[in-house]
Amino acid sequence: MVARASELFLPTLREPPADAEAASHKLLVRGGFIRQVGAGLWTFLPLGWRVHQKIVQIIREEMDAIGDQEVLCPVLTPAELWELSGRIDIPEVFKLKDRNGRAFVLPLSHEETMTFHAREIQSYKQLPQRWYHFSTKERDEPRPRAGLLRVREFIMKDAYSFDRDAAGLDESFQLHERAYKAIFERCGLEAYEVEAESGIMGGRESWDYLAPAESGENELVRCENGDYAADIEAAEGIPRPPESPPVLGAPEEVETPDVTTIEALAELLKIDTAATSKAMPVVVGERVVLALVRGDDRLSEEKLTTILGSAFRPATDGEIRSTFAAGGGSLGPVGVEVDVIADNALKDGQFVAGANRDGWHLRGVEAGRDYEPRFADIRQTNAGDRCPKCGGRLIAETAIELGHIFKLGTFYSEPFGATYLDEDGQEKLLVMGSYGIGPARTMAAIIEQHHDDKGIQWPASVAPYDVHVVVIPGMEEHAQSVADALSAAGLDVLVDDRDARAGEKFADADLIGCPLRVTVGRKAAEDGTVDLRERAKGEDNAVSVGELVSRVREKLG
RNA sequence: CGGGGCGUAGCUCAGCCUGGUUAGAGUGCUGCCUUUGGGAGGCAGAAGUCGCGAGUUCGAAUCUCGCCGCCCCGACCA
Repeated sequence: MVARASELFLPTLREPPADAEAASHKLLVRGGFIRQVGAGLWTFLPLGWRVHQKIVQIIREEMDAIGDQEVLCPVLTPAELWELSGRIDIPEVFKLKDRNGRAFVLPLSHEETMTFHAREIQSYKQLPQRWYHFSTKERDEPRPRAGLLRVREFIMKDAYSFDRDAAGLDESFQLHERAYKAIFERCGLEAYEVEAESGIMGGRESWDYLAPAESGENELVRCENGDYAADIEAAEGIPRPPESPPVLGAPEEVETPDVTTIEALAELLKIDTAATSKAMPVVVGERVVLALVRGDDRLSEEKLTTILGSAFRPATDGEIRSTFAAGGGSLGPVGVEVDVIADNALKDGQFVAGANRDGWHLRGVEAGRDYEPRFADIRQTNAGDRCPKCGGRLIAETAIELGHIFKLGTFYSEPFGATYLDEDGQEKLLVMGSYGIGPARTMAAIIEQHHDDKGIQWPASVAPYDVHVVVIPGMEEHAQSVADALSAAGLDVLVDDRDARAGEKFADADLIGCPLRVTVGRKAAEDGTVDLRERAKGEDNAVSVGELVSRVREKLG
């Protein structure tokens, strides 16, 4: 088909909106793809919706390819369903009432509704079932931000699997992993499957799909050799060995006046920060626990929460004084009454630790000899760490969460009574999984990974049009026949037939970012050639009009 | 929810501190002329309840109070 720029609603802007920071946010607005309606609320304009639909179609094809069945659930959902699952209490859930006072929920995903329908499954002979839909989700986000990256209303593809048992779930899970890999590859995205943080919920297995991007909200850690990737909260890097001072037979007190930071301590004693330890007193319920990590490490709150099995908070100054008889900068594990959880990095060797006496530290503190901790991985991985698989260098980069897949088990089927009759005549609970992808976030991530200072560089698979034809004034008829020829070959063509100067059209073409640009200028009349340019490469090549279609086909691959 | 910032023309902003004619610029938009391969130039023009509401004042975009909206950092993110 051929779209005419002169007729399209394609409001491009010379300048980005003042409040935009992320590249995808700026370029989507400048390029006339989207417009903001309110915080976290966006309208997709014609071009933006075309891209969104292309991504949706890719997802649909890959879901269909693994045998998932497309359905559509309503957005407005009776609150009773959410009372059954208990999710009604999640603060981000939008709630409303109808004129008769009946309570409804605007869902942030559709586990309840899908499980409601799964109650119609009666026999193992009907299993497995895997259903998906594209539907609008609502989330009362505390802070929407960065264009399409974090919004309050968005379309999500969410799929749900229903199996007889854990083995069946594993199979469904693997199918979706395969589909997700194919989806992101077709979208031209570099994305990594990583084990998601389990945090306070624990137990249930879940995986995130992270795309490295400048404006992400997650932090991805991956090995330079490509054999390891994880969310920084879950990553298990190997810390560098410390430069240890001489070993001592017993801890030795050393006066450290006014030293309350690791940097100051290392400076004063002329030692490596990695040869020190850092004590963080936290409170779990009523109990004070001392978390101990190496001086150059950061405590991972996620990991500590998992180890403790419940949420914690930092101890107050008062609690620290009454428990340790010293201030926060002078704490250590030796001689304390409370439980000590030490990071694995402190297992071997000797470290300088606080003496629990203001202005004093202890040299040569050794775990096992001088204190008895519980060891665990509670440090946050650093960019300088080594890969746990191959010892390679770890890279840390911000990333966008594109998708999330969960092994739900019977979390929903149990309260909903979603059961089936097995071969042995036993009534059993359906074992569920859920699998989400946000097409709009995917769209933003594609831009984050494919742009330059002039604009977007869409991969051909998701570009709003295959070819952008720039009409040099006076060449309208030549351009029309070029566009018709491309269209007849099944390509989607955007013709810039506006009454505007060439430079302006070029600038807009770069901004909008279709993969190929054809400039129809004077040469079309003189020697029958037009200029073909790949957006990502940026150089013109003269092509005869007769060869154009085949050359374009070739370039689009 | 805590901290910070912003709200004046479609967009980007100045003016506000120190109140005083018809509220400005750039860009965009409309018309005409010139120009026409990387956002060219000229002339003429349209366009703003100065976020909303109260108050102070002879007089408020400007000062005070309240509210609303938006952005950023943090908290939060089954």
